[in-house]
Amino acid sequence: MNVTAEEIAKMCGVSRATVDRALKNKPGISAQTRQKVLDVVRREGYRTSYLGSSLSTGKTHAIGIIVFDLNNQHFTELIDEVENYFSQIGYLLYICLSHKNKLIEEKLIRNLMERQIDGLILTPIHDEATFADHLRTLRIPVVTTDNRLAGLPFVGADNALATEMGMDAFYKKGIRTVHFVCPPMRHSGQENLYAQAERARGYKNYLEKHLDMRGSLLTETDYMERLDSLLNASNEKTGVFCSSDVFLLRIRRHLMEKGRIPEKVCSLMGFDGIDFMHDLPDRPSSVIYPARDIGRSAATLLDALMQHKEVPNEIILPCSMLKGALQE
Amino acid sequence: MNVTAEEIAKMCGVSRATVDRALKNKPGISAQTRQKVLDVVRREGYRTSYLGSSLSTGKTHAIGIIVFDLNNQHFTELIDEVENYFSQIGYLLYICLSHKNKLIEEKLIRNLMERQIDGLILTPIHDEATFADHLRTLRIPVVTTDNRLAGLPFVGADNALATEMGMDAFYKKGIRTVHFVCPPMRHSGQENLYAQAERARGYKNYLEKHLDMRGSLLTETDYMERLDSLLNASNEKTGVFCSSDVFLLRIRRHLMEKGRIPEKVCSLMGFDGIDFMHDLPDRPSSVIYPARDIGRSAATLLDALMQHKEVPNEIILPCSMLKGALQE
DNA sequence: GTGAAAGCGCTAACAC
DNA sequence: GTGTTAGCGCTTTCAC
Repeated sequence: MNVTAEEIAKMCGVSRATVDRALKNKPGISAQTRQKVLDVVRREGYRTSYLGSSLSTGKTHAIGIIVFDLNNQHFTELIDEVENYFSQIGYLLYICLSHKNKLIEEKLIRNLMERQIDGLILTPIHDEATFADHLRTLRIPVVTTDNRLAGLPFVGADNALATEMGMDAFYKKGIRTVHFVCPPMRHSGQENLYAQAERARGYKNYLEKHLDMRGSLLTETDYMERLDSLLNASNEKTGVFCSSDVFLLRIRRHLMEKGRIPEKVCSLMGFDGIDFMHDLPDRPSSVIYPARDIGRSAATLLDALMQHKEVPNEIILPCSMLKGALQE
Repeated sequence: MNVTAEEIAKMCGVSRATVDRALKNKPGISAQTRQKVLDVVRREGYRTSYLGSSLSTGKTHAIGIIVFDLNNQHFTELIDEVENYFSQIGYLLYICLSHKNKLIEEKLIRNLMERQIDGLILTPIHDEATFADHLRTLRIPVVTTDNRLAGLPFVGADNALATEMGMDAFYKKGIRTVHFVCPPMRHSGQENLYAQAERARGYKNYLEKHLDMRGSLLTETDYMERLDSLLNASNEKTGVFCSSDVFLLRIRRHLMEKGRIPEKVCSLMGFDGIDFMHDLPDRPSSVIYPARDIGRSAATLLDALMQHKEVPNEIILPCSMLKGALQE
């Protein structure tokens, strides 16, 4: 920056400590001296440097947040809320993207720690217990979002329940065949798929509870081909439930070309709640994933942890529904 | 963090400086000592702290980026590219949102400067020359994007030309009435509207060059009512060109309810290039604003400036077209 | 009321 | 080859 507190002291003919008393409104200084110091501070445009104070106090008033990327509305809304919360209390955010790469995730955490961040919000891609242990050794609070990690503070949504809720909408409409498209599941064992796995679990749960329901869980990369053959093999009205609106849009494009909506596929449902769905003439439904609520809760939780408050270790938020043609 | 270089030195029975030589691969140290130090460094999990080194060198390897918000795909793509560029060279980003508020913009800049960032990328909302002067006094490179600010390094798109290109698409289709919807222009004089103003200028230019073309520039908040009355007053096929895809979607919803597409309004065009335009049956066209190119160029330019390289002060990038039904 | 001094973890110049 | 030292700008303790 520009001028230092040392220089201000010289200009005022007082000591460094006195300048500090004036700046921090500390006792032990006469009203007159304080005024003089503050005048010079204003005139010189002095601003206290974080580097010095951080080095001295160990606090940086900066927090880190690591998400997969920014191509997903989920993460931008989450970040938006976190930014909003922390900017109010003078914190700045280091926003980092792991691109679902474990090595990058590790590197970013190291880099953030070198900068002495006060807290970390993380959507983990690692899922090993050793990684959770590693995070615990960091000596700063870490809040995980979306993907749970063994025992760490966590904020997420009730994905399984939400999926059952979605399935119920198909059921109520009399649809008895629903396929669930969840390509990320193919990375099972390689990365943290907690949220996705919960969705798949909700789907299976529902099928188990409703024996007159059937369908397949599609986890392959070429889910489109698989879906095609499933649709060709039957003449029943079929629902397609997607673990993300992204897949929904892709599938919809593909099926539209073949004229299969609404002919055979009677309804599509996504998972995210992109409101643009309602601009489409067939108005697909979508589970609304509460990204903003998660962001706000994660920020609040992290803040509480940084203040060593006693707080719940996990917050599970409900999903809602963007109701489409299916629900009418 | 944990262990300091001082402690490593003690453990190895060498001096602080020797540890430094080992860590930085500097000459003046025997291979043996280096190895011993590095072993201890690894064993203790030592990591150099940025606070100390930043305080000493004045460099933080952190850059700031201030945009309006994250609700706009334009900004998330821009940030994505900047993040990608800087993370490769070990820099971290402070990402800040001004919410189009001049006071917040000022506050964020102050906060960032207190943290000694090495450079700043800014989509300014201020437009006063005094503000530009202020930025120049910061002693770190500042690159502005989208909205130009008197003489500062700038990366943006050729909005005027792109608008003329869009108008041309209507013209070629034989449409002679095109309204341009640009509500942000109502804030003229209060905030930096460079990009929007350029679009409006392109529109007016086109009308001046093509005397058989006509239409109105809609800048009011209640542009919907105004548009309604314009459409009601004529029976001509009319085009509606929107300065953002957001307005396009709103207008489209409104007109759909009245059954006016494609009856009277024969074509809508937006400005952003949100790719799900093509999921809509009427496939609106959209000017593609090159957010990623802008981000990449801004990062490159800032990096060059931080290295005191000689570089062009302004980079103007071309827009392209998401071609819709209009162009067929 | 005010000032002096040590320390936070690092870099860089210089001495041995 | 290796060690010493003086900062960087701040906070905090203690003495006057």
